[in-house]
Amino acid sequence: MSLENGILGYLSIKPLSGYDLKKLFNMSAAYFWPADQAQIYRSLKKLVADGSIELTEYSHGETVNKKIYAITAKGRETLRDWLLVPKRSDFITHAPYLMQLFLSGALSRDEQITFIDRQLKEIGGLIQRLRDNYIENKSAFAVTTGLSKDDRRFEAAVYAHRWGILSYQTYANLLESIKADILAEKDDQRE
Amino acid sequence: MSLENGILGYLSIKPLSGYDLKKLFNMSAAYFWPADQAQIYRSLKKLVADGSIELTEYSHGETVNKKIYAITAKGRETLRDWLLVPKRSDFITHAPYLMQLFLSGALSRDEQITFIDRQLKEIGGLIQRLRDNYIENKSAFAVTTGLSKDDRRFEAAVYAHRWGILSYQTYANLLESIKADILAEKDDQRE
DNA sequence: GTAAAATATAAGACAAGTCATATATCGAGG
DNA sequence: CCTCGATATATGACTTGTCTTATATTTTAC
Repeated sequence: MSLENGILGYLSIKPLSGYDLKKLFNMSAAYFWPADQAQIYRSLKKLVADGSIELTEYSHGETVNKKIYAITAKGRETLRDWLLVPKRSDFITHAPYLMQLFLSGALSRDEQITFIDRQLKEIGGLIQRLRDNYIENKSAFAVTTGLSKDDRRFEAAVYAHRWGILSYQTYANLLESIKADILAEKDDQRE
Repeated sequence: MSLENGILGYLSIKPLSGYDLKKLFNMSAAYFWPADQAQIYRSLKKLVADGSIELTEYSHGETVNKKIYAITAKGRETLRDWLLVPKRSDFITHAPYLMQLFLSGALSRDEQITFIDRQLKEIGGLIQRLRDNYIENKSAFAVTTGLSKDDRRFEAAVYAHRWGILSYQTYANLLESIKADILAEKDDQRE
């Protein structure tokens, strides 16, 4: 359901091809919504079928067929409804890393510390990645979408990016405090 | 893949039935891993097939068949590997609420404020729920699992719960600051 | 000039998760 | 006594998402 809504969102900026959409998802939404290429094309098909988008076919130099899709009035309506009617399920995600934290007590104390260190390392890499891409992706995003930096649609994208860094950072801090707790307990037992 | 790992995690505490597992998921993991009843039973079947768990069938009063499953050595190994070898994909979740924030710039300024207020309201409800269940679920969890409060497995469950409240709270704070930004911009334009 | 990388779309097979429905027992309340 | 809610398991149909492979062109680098 939601990949389709995401596609409608991008197409509300300007008409795009499946390939363009894949690039945009990768550069701006990959950390909270990985988009599979095969599914993008299948979603486009479905959206055309229900009248939310329509095709404007370009035959680029008579050989490469690049299919550009544009959002319809109906599609805009669907998108608007999705944005303005939040559902509880929109906030409940499948988070393996949390299930792992939840179950980490099944490990020995030392292994649990190893587990936390490994999660911290992984998160560090993710934060670094988001930071590195901060400037770079933003301009690529601006170029591909044609949005100016002070466009509210651009700013909204920046907010989401900011949350990515903040939430990973906050989680890393929590892990550090849990680690300290566990180490403190260990010391207690030794005394 | 991950529901199976979650099931292995619960079964590493003690042998349980599909019904028990459903209750445990609901009371302790629902906000980060909603478990569908049908899928629990299908996962159990699969786990038995690959030798990660085994059945100990009880015929309660000759009529109600309650199937209790226990984790095997192989299952414990699988669980341990999953916990100790974190993958990048474990940290990348499908988050509709973030996609919505990302795309919210497509709305008019007033509608975007409405959108933020509605997300805030929804999150307020979720935080309240987590807080309410804090004591209540913990004891239900302790009773069902038979874990004592100072068991590390119990403590790990509490950490995950704590993160739920903290992350929702942090996100709500971010939304408030975004809202303030948007309102400030609006004022700028009026001057 | 040619090999590799990027552009561009698509189908097949499968895994994972959701929703609805079916079945059957048991205990509690009216 | 009988309905309702809880206990308990299971199947079917479906949606969503992933992974692999195929095809064909164009641009870039050596």
